[in-house]
Amino acid sequence: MPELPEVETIKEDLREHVVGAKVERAELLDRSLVEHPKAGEFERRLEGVDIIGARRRAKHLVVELGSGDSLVFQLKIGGQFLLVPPVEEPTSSLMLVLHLDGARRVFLRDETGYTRAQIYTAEELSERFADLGPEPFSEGFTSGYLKEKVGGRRARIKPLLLDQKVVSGVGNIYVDELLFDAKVHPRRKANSFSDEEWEEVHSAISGNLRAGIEHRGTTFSLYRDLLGRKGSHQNHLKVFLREGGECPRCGVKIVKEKVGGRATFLCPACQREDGSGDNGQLELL
DNA sequence: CAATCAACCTGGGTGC
DNA sequence: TGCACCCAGGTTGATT
Repeated sequence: MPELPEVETIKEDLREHVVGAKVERAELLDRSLVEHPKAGEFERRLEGVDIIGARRRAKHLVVELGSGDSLVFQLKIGGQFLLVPPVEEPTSSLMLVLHLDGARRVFLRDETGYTRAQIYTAEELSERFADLGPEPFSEGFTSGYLKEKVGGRRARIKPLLLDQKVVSGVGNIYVDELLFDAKVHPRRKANSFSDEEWEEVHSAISGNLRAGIEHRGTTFSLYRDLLGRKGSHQNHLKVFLREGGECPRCGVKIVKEKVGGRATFLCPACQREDGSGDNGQLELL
């Protein structure tokens, strides 16, 4: 579930509510959370340390510790990070509880059990993130970068944009939305794009991610922010999960297909597989 | 390099 | 109600 906007929202919530607290005790309830477990080490490295910062890299949530370590979470599909009053304490699917000073607790729960966490030293962390592509809001992420990076490849655009080595933070919801905005079919080959189309794709990436952040994320079922609230971006989606609904641009029915093994929603009239249309190649020939 | 598939786990939704 | 089956916002690694 959590793509860039969702993780960004949780990170901001952590900054507001949790950064500055001390971890008194860590309770690891599901050992499968930790990627490379050594008996007791995970809990030990969290005990008594201050939480001095929170940040996001791609879809990773990074909790910075006073010890110099970083606690990194990959929430994957179903991970929830919850700071809630005791009365609303979640009881199922719990993987980790951080007992903070002031009797507060942060719960990590995940119905799917896919969430993974790991503690890294500064050096290990930069190694871990070494292969990630640029952040969509960084200076280096431009339409020129996209063209340079994948413009020569024969692969389809959707799987390329989901590849975290190309650009980090885009997931299955936002990629469908941004390709709709750019009027690009998800199956188009990257080497068929014009400069204008790279610009359209580039600006649609930032536009859609920004809107997602603005609306505090997309909640279909599992996603919650730190205080357990739903996001509202699901109310602004144009194609995702709207199979059979009308295209907001032209009124044609939205269809669902599989592209790169992933459920994919698109407008078959606005997003032509042959690339014809507003941004297409054919009219240039 | 490109495409497909299975795996990781669990719960929810659907259809019979 | 019960049950079998399919699906899931992510990522990785094997295979062809």
